[in-house]
Amino acid sequence: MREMTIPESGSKRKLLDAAEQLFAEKGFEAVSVRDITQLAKTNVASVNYHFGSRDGLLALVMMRYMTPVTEERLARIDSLERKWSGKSAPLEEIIDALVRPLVGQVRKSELAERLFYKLTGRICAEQGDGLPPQIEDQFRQTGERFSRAFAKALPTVPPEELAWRIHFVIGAMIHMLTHQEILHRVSGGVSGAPTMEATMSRFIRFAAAGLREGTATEEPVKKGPQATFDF
Amino acid sequence: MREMTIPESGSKRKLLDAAEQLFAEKGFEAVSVRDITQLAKTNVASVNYHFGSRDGLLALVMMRYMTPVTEERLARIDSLERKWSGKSAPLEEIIDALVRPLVGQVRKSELAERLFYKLTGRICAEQGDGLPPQIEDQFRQTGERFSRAFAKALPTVPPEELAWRIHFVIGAMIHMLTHQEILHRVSGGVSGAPTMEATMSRFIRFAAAGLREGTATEEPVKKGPQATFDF
DNA sequence: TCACGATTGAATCGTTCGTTTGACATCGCT
DNA sequence: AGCGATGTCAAACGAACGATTCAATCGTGA
Repeated sequence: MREMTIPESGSKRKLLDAAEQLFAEKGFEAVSVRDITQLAKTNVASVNYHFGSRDGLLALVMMRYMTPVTEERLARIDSLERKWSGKSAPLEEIIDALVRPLVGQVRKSELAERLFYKLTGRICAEQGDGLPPQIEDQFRQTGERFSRAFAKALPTVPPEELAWRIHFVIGAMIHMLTHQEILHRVSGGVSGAPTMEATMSRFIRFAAAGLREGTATEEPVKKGPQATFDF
Repeated sequence: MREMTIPESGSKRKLLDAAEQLFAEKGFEAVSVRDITQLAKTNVASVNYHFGSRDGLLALVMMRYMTPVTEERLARIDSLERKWSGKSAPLEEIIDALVRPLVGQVRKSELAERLFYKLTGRICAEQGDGLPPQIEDQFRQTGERFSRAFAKALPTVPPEELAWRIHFVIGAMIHMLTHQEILHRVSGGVSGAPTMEATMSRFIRFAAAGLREGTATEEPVKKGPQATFDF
């Protein structure tokens, strides 16, 4: 007796692995099903057999990466709100809860580290065009939770202003993930290659400073409309 | 006697205009030469006749947008260095010199405002893949000048740290340009649609705060290696 | 062993892509 | 008028794309 009632062939996993590697390297549009099946050493028809279509495979690759990220993000923000019940959590911890799950999933993946970051960055950057509705739902959910947390941590920033600052933070985050190779040549530090932990720490300090710009002596403002970002 | 010795047909301009509009709307990869020639109301062969290839047209579209941006950026940083000879220019003015030319060229273009921003954002985001060497040269030149200016304005930030912060700023800038439609729904302000001037002002304050994070009481550091960004 | 669903394989479908061809039109010039 | 340069046009090229077909093969429970 197998543990799965649905027959699982090796091809399905091979295709997913090959696809995510190629998507990370060249982008979603630049990879054909023939590229994928060639790397996976399967037949061209296998993609359509296992996933229905190329888009079906693409959606599954995205889901396999973003779902645990979203879950960890929501779990961390839950944990923060429990820990700081009533009061607002420190800004740095909120940003940490937003970014760390993105880079924390790398160890659970067989993909090379830099490719993992590229892939997650590409997913976040896609946005609105051809994202699967499940991914969009995750982004919307994440966006609402973190927007509220940011608003609570920065009560003196007007909602409209805060929305733009969060927008800038997201842009910086995506760029950090997708284009790190630009800086990892230069940023060698004292001992070899810099860790992602160090980069993330830099990012959190940068984002926190930008988010709380000029909030030293102002008064709280009342609530306003809310935006959805591509987290 | 004509003013141009080289014959200029209307098709060439029509193709450039149609191409930049479609590239801005759908991205560089998603537009075919048939889409372009259909919008320009010319023959399919006209692209290859006037520009040699699709890539030739793409390169010219990019050049027509980025060259004046680069020139204005360098002129502004020149002007800043003359104005603050010896001393370092204020951080906000350096960022302004970096961003304002990007949005300042919009009035010289016949393209709709939001499409203009999208196009410039797309060019900046492309980076490394298929950018024409002239554009890469412009980015390298701009990067070197502004990196030096930032280093002068922030002498207490280690070069490696500064490189990462500039990296974050560039990411936020690209995201602001390419995905503003996300926020222009929410960010209505008191009187209708927000101006790009207001958005730019928000960005400059955000970027300045992030760049100078924690630089209140530190001492200057010596120079280090330098990075090239996709400005 | 047989039967049957799950999976694979080679071949091919129709479409779209960037590019090329060659005929034709238009212009300025001697 | 004649000529060459310049531009336009319909048609077609070969290549690559996602998807589909259908026969062959595999695995497993009856």
